[in-house]
Amino acid sequence: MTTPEIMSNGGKPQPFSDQCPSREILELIGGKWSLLILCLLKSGPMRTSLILRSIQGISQKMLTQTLRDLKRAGIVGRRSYGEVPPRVEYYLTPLGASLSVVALQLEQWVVDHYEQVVAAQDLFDTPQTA
Amino acid sequence: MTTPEIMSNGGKPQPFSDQCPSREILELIGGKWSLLILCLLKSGPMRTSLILRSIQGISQKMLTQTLRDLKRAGIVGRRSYGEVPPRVEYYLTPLGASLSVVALQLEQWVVDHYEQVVAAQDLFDTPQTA
DNA sequence: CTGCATCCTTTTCGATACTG
DNA sequence: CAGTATCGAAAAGGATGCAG
Repeated sequence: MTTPEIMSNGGKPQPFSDQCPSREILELIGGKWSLLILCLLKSGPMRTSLILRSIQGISQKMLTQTLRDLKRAGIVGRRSYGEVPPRVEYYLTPLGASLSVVALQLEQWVVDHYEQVVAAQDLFDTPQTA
Repeated sequence: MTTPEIMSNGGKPQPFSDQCPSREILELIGGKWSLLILCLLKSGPMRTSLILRSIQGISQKMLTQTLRDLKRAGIVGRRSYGEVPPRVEYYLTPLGASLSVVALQLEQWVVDHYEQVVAAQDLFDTPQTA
């Protein structure tokens, strides 16, 4: 079985295996929308339509798809009231809540350093005549 | 200017702006290979060819491209010895080092929880006859 | 409202060949 | 060895229409 080899390089880096499940999970989390949704749900359960309106630029297809993947991974839960019109809420599972803590740290890093990053990018893009 | 709105939702979630630079940075970091590279470089500077061999499944194109983006963002640095054949090393900048701390936490989460995630996925995929 | 299926466009990525 | 450019395959993503 493939244990997460991500951590196991102490100077002599073993190759990061291709079929390592960590990679897959990392991609799910690192996906374009996952972190954003996680952050939204941190405040509590939310209806689909509200999430859709809260994340500018996401399409319904991507939202449904991402939510489905997150649900499959046990990170979010889905509650459907048997109403008409339908009413569905998504919420963080305990597992998702533990992840959201880490996600928050990553986002905090971005908040703390994005000016520095943007500055670096601008400098990089400058065709320094000197 | 667009401040990182990622954090600024206290119950009443403002829409996550589309042009928010945080989003772009998050995507860079969340990219398929960035975290892996970051983790590799945590142990010290490394030559291009070694990185290439250490990350199974990455192509030279993607490696070059990712390294370029990371360098542009000021996260990694590049040192070129003026030798023939060429010899280039990449390393974490102080900015990159600070990020790698957070990245490590994310990876630690995956290591700690991936069994749980995989179990959830398996359960989800099971066409539960009951 | 929520979610799925279809079509079609855009983007991503790998393979290859080539320069310094 | 390190990096670039090009091309074609593959995947991602948006728009739309439809069902529950």
